Amino acid sequence: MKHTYRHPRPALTVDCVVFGLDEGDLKVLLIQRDIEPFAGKWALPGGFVHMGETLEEAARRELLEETGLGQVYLEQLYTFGGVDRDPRERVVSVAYYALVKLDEHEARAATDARDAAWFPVDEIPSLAFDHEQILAMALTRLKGKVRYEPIGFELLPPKFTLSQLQHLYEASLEETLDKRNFRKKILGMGLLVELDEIEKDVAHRAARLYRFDERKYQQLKKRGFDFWL
Amino acid sequence: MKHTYRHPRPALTVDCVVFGLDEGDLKVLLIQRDIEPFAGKWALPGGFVHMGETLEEAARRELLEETGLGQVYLEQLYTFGGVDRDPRERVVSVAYYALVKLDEHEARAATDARDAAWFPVDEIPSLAFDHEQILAMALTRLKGKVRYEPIGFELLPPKFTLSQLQHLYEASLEETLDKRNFRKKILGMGLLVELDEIEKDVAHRAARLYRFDERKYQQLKKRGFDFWL
DNA sequence: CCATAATAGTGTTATTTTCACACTATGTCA
DNA sequence: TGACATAGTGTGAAAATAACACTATTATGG
Repeated sequence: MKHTYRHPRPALTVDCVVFGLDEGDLKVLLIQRDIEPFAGKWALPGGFVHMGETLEEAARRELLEETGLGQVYLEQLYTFGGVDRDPRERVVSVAYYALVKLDEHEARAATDARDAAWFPVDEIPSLAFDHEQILAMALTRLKGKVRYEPIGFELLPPKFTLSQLQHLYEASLEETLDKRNFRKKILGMGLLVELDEIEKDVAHRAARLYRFDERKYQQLKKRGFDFWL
Repeated sequence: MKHTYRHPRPALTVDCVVFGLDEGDLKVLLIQRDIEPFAGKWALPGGFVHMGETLEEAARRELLEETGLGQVYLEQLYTFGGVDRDPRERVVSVAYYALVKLDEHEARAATDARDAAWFPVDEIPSLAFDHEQILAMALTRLKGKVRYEPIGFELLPPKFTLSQLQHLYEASLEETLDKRNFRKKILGMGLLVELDEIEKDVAHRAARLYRFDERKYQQLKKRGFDFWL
């Protein structure tokens, strides 16, 4: 099937930077390319935008197709329009970043046909296209965003301990936090619900489990609530 | 000239939200469309991305062509990819927002062939396409950004009074600020240089003029300086 | 030339927020 | 039952923020 236009057009793609948390380590999901250009190189999951879908729909579809991930937190990052991003032809790419609960999805990504793997953010291999630049921007954005919006919860399982949450923040922000101050602040915001449940199968005192109160967060947000750290 | 591709492609455009400050009022530059669709309606300046230019280059070119504005602060805002944004065909638009020193440019925009005009942000007419949505997002972004990066100076002339600066912040943030606290804070950051010059032609006590110390800001930014309000 | 109008400029104090800091509690495992 | 691993808990000092009102300077008009 052919499609003809009066003026030349760039191709339009989406790319996704998928963050996951693995035992306190922040990781990124990459895919090994099986075709040229950059065959064999690692790259961000992504692909062409279809005519009938929005950009976000395209990102979700690619994520599902290439990694088996559905139902993730997804947000637009930036649009990369360098003239020579792709050696074949002009390609403009709308980048998204996703936050996923890694433990829920690890199995699926591994069994997919494509070669997908999680890399710690400080051990990223050389990437195809300008994907290193995209990844760098996603990290910067995550670090900035995590401070003033409670998106970090998207990386945790539904029930989590305060230590897990603290480790998540420490990993995202790349700084250590004081345990008592952290707990005071985070509980003081009133967005966590203390559950009648504790950790299991740990070789030490079990920690209390909490969940994020999405409903309360939405209420507070409407009233212009200021979330901070 | 015809251009044929194996798969259909959306058209790619850029749109610009241009902010200017007029006597303490925050205004936006709009263009009256002279062709269908939406002929006669007001719209954001913008147009198609050419093959040899980056997205930012396209935005600057359109800005120059349609409004005579060059040398402006320009930053990517968001990419709008709704399937039915444009009634003719699928068009994806990368939106930018610009900050300009209105007094330096007012004349030029007015003399341009196209019908361009500045509108106060609280008196925006109904706009073409999804431009109202784009404008709303730009305003939100400006409000957020102005708090933690000194971009506001882009809206002022090179020499300005502290009152002008305060009015700018009040207009962007849509809240009033305490004069003494504002001055303390802003001077305490050490990014302003006091000039040996005062206002002229005002019917009251003349205020001292200041300029923004761009060099110092760059230095501080490198060291991870935290600008706030 | 004096009164008025308009905006510039200036410090202190109370309140709130942030930061630094160390010990006890509870469970597992050898 | 002792060692170890992590959970959980409060106080005080320091810094940042917020609230608040008067005097100074210049142009204008009567």
